[in-house]
Formats: sequence, structure tokens, C-alpha cells
Amino acid sequence: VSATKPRALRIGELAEMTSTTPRTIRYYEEIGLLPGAVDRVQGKHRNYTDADVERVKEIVRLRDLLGLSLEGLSKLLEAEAARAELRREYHSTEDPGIRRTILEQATEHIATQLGLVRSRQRELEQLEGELVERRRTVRRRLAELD
Amino acid sequence: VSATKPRALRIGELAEMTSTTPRTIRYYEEIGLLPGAVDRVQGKHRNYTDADVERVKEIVRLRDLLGLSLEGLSKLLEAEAARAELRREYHSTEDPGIRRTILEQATEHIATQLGLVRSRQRELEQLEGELVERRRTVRRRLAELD
DNA sequence: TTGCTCCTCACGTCACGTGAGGTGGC
DNA sequence: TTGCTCCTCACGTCACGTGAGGTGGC
Repeated sequence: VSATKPRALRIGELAEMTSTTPRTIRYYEEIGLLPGAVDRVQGKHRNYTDADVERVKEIVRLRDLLGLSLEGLSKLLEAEAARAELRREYHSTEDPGIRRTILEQATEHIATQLGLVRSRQRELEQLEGELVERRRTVRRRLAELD
Repeated sequence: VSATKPRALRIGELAEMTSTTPRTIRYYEEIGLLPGAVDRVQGKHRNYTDADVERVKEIVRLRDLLGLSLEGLSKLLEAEAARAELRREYHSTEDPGIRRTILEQATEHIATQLGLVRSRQRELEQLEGELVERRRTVRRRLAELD
């Protein structure tokens, strides 16, 4: 009935769009990191949406960049789900006290993630500095040859 | 005979100094990432030096920050060993042609590592940007409550 | 109907963790 | 001598990879 039926994705497409594999997607479903594909009969194909693409991209990014275990990641994503729940609550109330509490929790959650990101950045900067230093030495020696 | 005998490290000390575990150290020896501890009789304790501390620190850093598999890491470290060999050669020659070749290979190797580091940095910066953006939104809403 | 992708077991692998039982050095 | 750390198997685990054999949709 709808003129613009949202295109459903198959597992291989989802995998390719997120630089993973079908096996990885199924595994994440198995351990509860990804909700099972909607409206699915056991044994039939899994269908995904754009929201799933975003979810998997987020998982992959946190996994690779922050080096968290999937369990640690799971906790972080649970907190994120709790935040989404709060966001719904936020929009269904006008009470400024409740709104403030929700926003403050969001602030805390973001601060945690930023802390992880920045500590990684510092480590990378140190490594970068050492490499640049080595390069400088090599370049100086090259110049001395002339 | 020496007044300042270099203190030999035990595996637990090496592990602690590198934020790893004895099992990890033994595993790296097993797969050839770490040379076996010097002068060791099978079944007796492994003794390590400061050079081993540096080696393991390097391994851990590349493993965690660049997300390489131990096989990929192995290749990178082999290239590094080859460089060390070249460095000896470098110091044993005066031929500016040979010296230049050695220095140019070093430059290439450093460039490879810097490329890996910088691509990671870009990814982290993007993640950081998104988190900062989210924080900005939350803060604005908090201010609006007043 | 033909291909391709998908499905579910289920065993393999990488990078270690974790006892089990025993020996070594300050 | 007592503790602690070390030793060597060897099995367990996490995060998937990789067939084996079979079914499903453009």
C-alpha cells in the first residue's frame, strides 16, 4: 500500500556495509548484542533495516577503536539503550526536575566514552611522536650524506 | 667480576612491567615473537633483561593501538629486526651509497607505521567529534531549563 | 529452472586464561 | 624449612572462520 516501501537488507548486505561477515552478525545476535532480525521465522532469511546498519557500525567502531571485549561493549550499549528509554521519558514529560536528571545522566555517559577515546588518543600521540623523532634522525643523516 | 651486575628479571616482573601476564610472555616465546630467555635450561626459570622489557612494551603497544594480529605484528617486527641488522651494517661501512640505501629503507618503514597510526587517529577524531556534538546538544538543553 | 545467497549445525583457530601437579631460589 | 614464584602439560574460552549439507527467493 505504501509507495516507498523501505528496502529490507539481507545479512550479506548488512555485513558488507559494516565491513564484517554474516558469521559475525549471527554471532552478535547469538550473544544478544544485536536484537534478532524482525518478523523472522526460524530457518528463514534475516531481514535488516538501516537502524541495524547503524547499530553494527557503532559496535564495530567501539570494538576496534576502544579495544573493548564484547562483554564490556555490551554493558556500554545497555547503558545507551537505557539512555534511549530515558529519551522517550524525556519527551513525554514537562517536569524540569525529571528532564534535568535525564540530561545529567546523558552527560555522564558521554563523559565516560570521551574519556576512553582521549586516553587512546594520548597513547597514539606518544607513539606518533616517537616515530616522528626517529624519522627526523634518519633525515638528518641523509642530509649529512650530501 | 663486575661491580654493577645487571639485574636479571623474572617472568612475573617482566609481565608486570609490561601490563601482561606470564602466560602471555610464554605464549609469545612459543610462537616466536619473543626470543627465548637467554642461557636457559629446559624446566628452569626464564631470565630477562631491560631489552626484553622494551621489546614486549613495543609488542603490546602495536597490538593494542594498531589492532594488528600477532602474525601481522610478527612481520612488522621482522622488518624491524632487518632494520637493526642494517644499522649494524651501516656503522661498519663508510660507503655513502650503501648508507643512503639503508637510510631510505628506514624511512619507508617508519612511513608505514606512521600511516597506520594516523589512520587510527583520524577514526578516533571522528568518534570524538560525534561525542562532543552530542554533549553540546545535551548542554544546550540543560541551559534551556534555566 | 538455474545461481546465488541464505540457513543450521558443528568443528577449527587465534590469543590467551586457568587449574593440576610438581620443582626452584631468596 | 617455609612461601612464594616459577615450571610444564593440557583443557577452557572468547570471537569469530570454515566447511558440510540443505533450503529459499529474485
